[in-house]
Amino acid sequence: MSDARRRPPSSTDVAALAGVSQKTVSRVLNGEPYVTEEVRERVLAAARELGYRRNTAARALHLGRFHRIGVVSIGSSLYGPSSLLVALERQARELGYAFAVAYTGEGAGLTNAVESLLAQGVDAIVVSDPIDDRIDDPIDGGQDLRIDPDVPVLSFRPVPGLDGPRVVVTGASGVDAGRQATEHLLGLGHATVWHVAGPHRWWAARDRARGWREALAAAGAPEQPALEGDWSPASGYAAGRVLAANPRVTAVFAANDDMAIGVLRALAEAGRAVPEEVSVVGMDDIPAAAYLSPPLTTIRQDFEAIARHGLALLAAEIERSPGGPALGDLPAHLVVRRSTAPPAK
Amino acid sequence: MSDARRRPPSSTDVAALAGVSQKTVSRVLNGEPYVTEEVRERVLAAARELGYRRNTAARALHLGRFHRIGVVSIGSSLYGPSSLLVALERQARELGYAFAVAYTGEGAGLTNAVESLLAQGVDAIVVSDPIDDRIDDPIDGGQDLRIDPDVPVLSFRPVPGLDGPRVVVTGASGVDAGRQATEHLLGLGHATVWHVAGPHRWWAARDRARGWREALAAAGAPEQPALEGDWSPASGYAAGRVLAANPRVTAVFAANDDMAIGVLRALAEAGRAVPEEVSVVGMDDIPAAAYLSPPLTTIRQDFEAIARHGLALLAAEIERSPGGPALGDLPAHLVVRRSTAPPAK
DNA sequence: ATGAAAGCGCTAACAT
DNA sequence: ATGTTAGCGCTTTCAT
Repeated sequence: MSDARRRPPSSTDVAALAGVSQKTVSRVLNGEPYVTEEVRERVLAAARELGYRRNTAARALHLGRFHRIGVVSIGSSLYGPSSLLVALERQARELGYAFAVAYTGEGAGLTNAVESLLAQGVDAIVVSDPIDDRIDDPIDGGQDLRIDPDVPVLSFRPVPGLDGPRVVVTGASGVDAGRQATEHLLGLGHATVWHVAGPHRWWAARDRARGWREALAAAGAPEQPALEGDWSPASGYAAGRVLAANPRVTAVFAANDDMAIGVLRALAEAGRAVPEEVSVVGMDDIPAAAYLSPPLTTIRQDFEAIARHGLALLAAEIERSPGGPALGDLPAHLVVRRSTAPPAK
Repeated sequence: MSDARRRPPSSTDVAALAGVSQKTVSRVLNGEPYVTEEVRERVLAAARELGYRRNTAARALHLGRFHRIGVVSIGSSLYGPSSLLVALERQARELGYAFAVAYTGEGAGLTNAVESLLAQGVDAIVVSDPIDDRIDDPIDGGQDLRIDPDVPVLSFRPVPGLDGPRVVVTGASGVDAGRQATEHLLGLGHATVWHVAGPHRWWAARDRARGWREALAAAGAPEQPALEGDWSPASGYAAGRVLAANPRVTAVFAANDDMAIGVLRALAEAGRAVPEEVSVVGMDDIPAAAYLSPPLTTIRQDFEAIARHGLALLAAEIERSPGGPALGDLPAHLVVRRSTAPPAK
């Protein structure tokens, strides 16, 4: 009976079935005025019967807008980036935007990811966890990120090399987080705080380290060279072994929880009790943080708020409407658990 | 000087600048034959000069294809789903497809996510971590998932209620993983194995539990009722307290590493040594697994292989080309660490 | 309150 | 080897 139709139904098909003009169908679908209630019903019924779905390609072609936001994220399952991605998607959908993702990593750099987003058509781009691409190229120090200046871009901290009239910056850089973690440890009475940093290429890692450094300076505490990890527990473990071997180390701030886990393990193996001998603070508040041995004191960010705030500004920029001022950093929250305590007397 | 052009350059603009017809531009851009090398150069130069980018909306409108794959994923930063997502994106890009994501969760069910994908225009849909929507609705037991039968759908295990001529199923259900974990413990000499399952609504959780049950049955080991968690360390901890209180428990298989972390903690608090008194196996091999106390024996899946295999089949279905047969489950791999040992004599 | 016609940027037939 | 024409499905003037 029913032959497999090759082409999905168009608004013309709906119009024919409803016995009206194609334009009237368009009116109904877009909720424009000047349509009789009776006609509107008839059109909607026809659309439902045919399983009609608006062709976004045609719509986008005409409007020159895609109603899609593209996100460049880091190709990994790290807790922070993943959580932010989820929050961004929810927010985008809420604002009526479709959501496209391009990951970086494994040779596919930022420029590549942006290019693939632009190629598919997006109204704006979010750069989620920028790394410093410019130190990639040993020859000329790499090159700046070139994004079509006509496409609005959102990032959560200023990205050197990423510039333009339609670049909007807001959110949570991590400086505040680094500062809070360090102040917490200093406040407990530790003479200074050691830092296991994220990879230097990540701006987020630099920000957290900067917060740490600023807090030390403000308190007049001696600054130690940071140990650099790669966000992984393995790298935290390596750093932890170094720290465990140094009897003067009593307080450590790891730039994420995963590395903190590695530090905890190294400390345990070296027989250095946490928090009795050494205090440890992580960052992210991964679900497992509360169930480690000991439960980890850490810093938590409100990704929902960050996404909401950022996309609201981005949407305003897309519409070229005023759009409130970009707030500075959204605050991070310290979650105190059992891995921190005053230093042994 | 340069006035802000509102409309991005079209192939007509390129043609004008290069002094050729618009069709010739199209030819060059699509690598079609019958273009002089000299003309080709001229066109490419013009395109570069104008910063021309092909308008995908127009292209999609004409072709009736979007060259985009949509993925429905679970709105969380759980390690498994996140890793699969990353792998799927890489694969999709490799195959020349743009990548759209819609998350489920928080009221936005599977149907909703699929709808939003279809609305934006995708050539196919991947259902990444399906849950049983049908028990959502207490009235009529929920309803089947309705997906336009003309859009190919890929899932990694059969999804009841999701049916149609263009549904392709392949990958790794988790049955094999559950079986391997259980056999490992049984092989060490444990009389039986307890199970901390994922939420029953997740098909993945049911599969892992089934593998566990099958392995027990095959070995003639007594089956215990599974304790159900929600993938979180907190839920694993709750289950772990129950298990720790039962002196007959000597071997536990947790359906993911996060829950295993909770179990480990509960055991530690109860003074039950791992692995001397109780062995624990997790699943996922999260990066932290090797750095827990003790390092966790777990099951690892090859998400890259799963994504590659699945998307290859999906691409074939999109092109309506034969496309090899759907293989069964891809094998999971046991990673033995220190959380498992033979039972105490 | 409704319809007709034009055009968005592209690709596919069909010339030349 | 290159150009002309038509048309994808939609929205937007402009008529009626």
